[in-house]
Amino acid sequence: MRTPKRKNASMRPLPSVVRFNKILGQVAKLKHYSAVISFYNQMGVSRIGHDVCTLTILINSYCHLNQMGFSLSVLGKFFKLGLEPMSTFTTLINGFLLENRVVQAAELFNKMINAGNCQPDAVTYGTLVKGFCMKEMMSKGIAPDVITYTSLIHGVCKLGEWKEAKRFLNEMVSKSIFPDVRTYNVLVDTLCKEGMVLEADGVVEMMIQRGIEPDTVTYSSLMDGYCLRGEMSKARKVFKLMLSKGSMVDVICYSALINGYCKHKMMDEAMMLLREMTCKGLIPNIAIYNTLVDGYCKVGKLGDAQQLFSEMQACGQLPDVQTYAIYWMACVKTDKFLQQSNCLKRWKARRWMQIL
DNA sequence: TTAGGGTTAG
Repeated sequence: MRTPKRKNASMRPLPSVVRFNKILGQVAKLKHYSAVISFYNQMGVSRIGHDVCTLTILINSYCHLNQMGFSLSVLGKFFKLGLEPMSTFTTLINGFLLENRVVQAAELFNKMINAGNCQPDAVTYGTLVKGFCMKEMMSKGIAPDVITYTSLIHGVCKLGEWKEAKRFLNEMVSKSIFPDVRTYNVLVDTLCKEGMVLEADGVVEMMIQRGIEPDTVTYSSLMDGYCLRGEMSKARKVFKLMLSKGSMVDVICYSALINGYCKHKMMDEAMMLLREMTCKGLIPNIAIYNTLVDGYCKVGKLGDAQQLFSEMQACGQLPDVQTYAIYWMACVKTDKFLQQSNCLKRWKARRWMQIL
């Protein structure tokens, strides 16, 4: 008797474009933009087909990778296929703004208005709200939402206009637009950077009372705030709290703590955290290594700095200009300068060999 | 019934 053949993956029914877009959209939301592009290329457009959504997700991914050239070439496909770009213009405006190309963003915005068939909406204005004002948006009868207000609050906080931030906060609530965790994160982070960690803690409590759970960003900002004041035990307490709440821990969380310990010359604790994050599968970046090398140099432990220097290379993390600068400065400050400079030359030579 | 805008380090 013949056994029924198993269907080959290529013979199975292909997903619909909508289903494919949903998957692609989720990958983009996780900020895996390169994966979106390779996924798109691999799936073979001719087999599934693509629509306005697919191409917009693709353009958005190129925008976030600072590859506006590719974004614009995908836009060409719209015209070739006779598709209406619609919201895609907003994506492109955002792409230009991400590259600080404000003139091109404004030009595209004007083209959008003149084109007639793709008028700007709340998302377009939300994208431009950092550079422009809400006045025009209101005059056109387009209501701002929580994202628009969060952008505005972030903008005024950066300018140190605390009163203005409060005014926007009250204004949004009066319009029944309620702040969410990201809005509060802007406030928490600003307070922490201003050294007002207790006030930031108060905002977190108020968050919690209103049924909003703090997230990784909230805890990272708080930890950074305590680290800045040298209150490492409190920073550590926040870290324990976020772990107990099951909040996702990322490279930035560890970076905040490691930075804190290094700045306060607690190198053993900093190194333990480096080991811990590696065990969790989090890959320390060059900035974390530089912080640690700097920490060791500042406490005069050049040998440990040297060891870390080798270790980072063994892990595939190549030292950058800053790493060399940190080590160089430390060598200059010690009487071991001449002896160490030979080592430095050797490292530099090896680095060039790796590049070449 | 799928796409575009807001927050954290160095």
